[in-house]
Amino acid sequence: MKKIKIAIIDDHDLFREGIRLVLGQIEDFEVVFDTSNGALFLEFLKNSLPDVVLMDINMPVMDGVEATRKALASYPGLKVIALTMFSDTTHYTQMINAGIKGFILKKSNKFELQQAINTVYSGGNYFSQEILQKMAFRSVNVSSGPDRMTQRELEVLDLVCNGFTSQEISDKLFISIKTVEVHRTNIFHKSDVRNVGELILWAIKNNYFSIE
Amino acid sequence: MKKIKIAIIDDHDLFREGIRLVLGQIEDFEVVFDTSNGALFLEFLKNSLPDVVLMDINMPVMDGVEATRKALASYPGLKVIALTMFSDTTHYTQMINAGIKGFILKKSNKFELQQAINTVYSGGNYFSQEILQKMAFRSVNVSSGPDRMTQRELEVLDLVCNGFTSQEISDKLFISIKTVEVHRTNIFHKSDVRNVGELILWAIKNNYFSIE
DNA sequence: CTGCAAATACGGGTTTCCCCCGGGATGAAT
DNA sequence: ATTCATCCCGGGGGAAACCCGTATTTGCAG
Repeated sequence: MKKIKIAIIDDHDLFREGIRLVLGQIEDFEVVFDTSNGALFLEFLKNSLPDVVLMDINMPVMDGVEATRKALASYPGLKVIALTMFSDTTHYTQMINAGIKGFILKKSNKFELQQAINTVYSGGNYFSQEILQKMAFRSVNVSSGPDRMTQRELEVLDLVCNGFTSQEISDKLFISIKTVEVHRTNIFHKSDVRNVGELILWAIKNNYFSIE
Repeated sequence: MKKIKIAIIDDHDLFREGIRLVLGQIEDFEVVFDTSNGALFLEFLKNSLPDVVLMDINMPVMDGVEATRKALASYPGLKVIALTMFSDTTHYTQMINAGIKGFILKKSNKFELQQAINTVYSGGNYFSQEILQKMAFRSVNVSSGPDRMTQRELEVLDLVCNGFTSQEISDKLFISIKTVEVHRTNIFHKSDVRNVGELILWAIKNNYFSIE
């Protein structure tokens, strides 16, 4: 019987190694390679083509969504499962558009992981219950799709999340403080929060921002 | 040769299982049990006594520091290594007082983990380089020890981190908004930050607060 | 070309934050 | 009994945040 070839992309060494061993325990699975970021992943693909890829979304150098998009451009048959810390409710359309076939949380257990891999390998989609609920709740609550952040807004969002004031941001970006405030306001409306505290929580949960 | 008996306490199933397998690979190590929170850990101790405990600090039900304190009260020979996501610079005195012998980050690799376990098992202490640097930097920078948060301040801190305004906090705690502002100011001074954004980052990095 | 989205900028207004100052009440410790 | 920490409450003020507009430039897609 042919084993399912799996690749793991995650920047946490211990976690990656752990997952590798967890999957190695399972008969039908074989981890062909693992690496710590999206750019290295694309290099590995040239030599070895896995059936299923477990992809962390939030990573340095190149994030999971971009890596998935680029990988699928060259290897359309690749099946990618996002493996994240939080249930990201705003990026899921981007992810699905990028070609992600499954989405599970890091706090799930190995049985769910196993099921996700098998399902996706067989041509299906797998989304964990918690994420499905949030997606459903979202589509009921918000009739329109999630507002996409502008490039500039993403810059400002990152600086706000890092604790910079509007004045400091205006100095860094060489724009008027008024402009910064406009971006702030737009960001707040798009993310449906009221203050910086809620914004940071939202940004972390939705992979717009991460500590360190 | 007698193996080193290890216990793993962490609320993330996949990570815990991964670590278990990583350690299982190493000849001298034997994982005797793993569990998802401090309270269950104390129950397990009654039946099986490990040599070294890998303890996540931030956990539901009972956090790692409290679990360590209680465990050492009954079993003074126990050696506990803290295994956290961030390099917590404010709790390290508490941790050392609680009896923690080592402190490493989740993003470290298995070799460092192995070394930490061996060192601590042999009666030594192990602190990862990154944490040592922060501790040194801190002791140079701040002559006085880290200011301890009051119980009330911890409550306010949690609410601030959850994105509540001072008015909302005053409503929740049935105190004047002026009192809330006093607490805020004291919290800001104790944590040496300037605004809510920096405060949340600080709180997360120092395990005063965590998402979800 | 034209329409639209994005980025830039400004003004004026309200609210919240953040800091300074002060005082009073409690309870524990010495 | 005095000291100390903690919690509570208040005034006042400046800075920043936040909300409401309008308006110009740029660039891209239809």
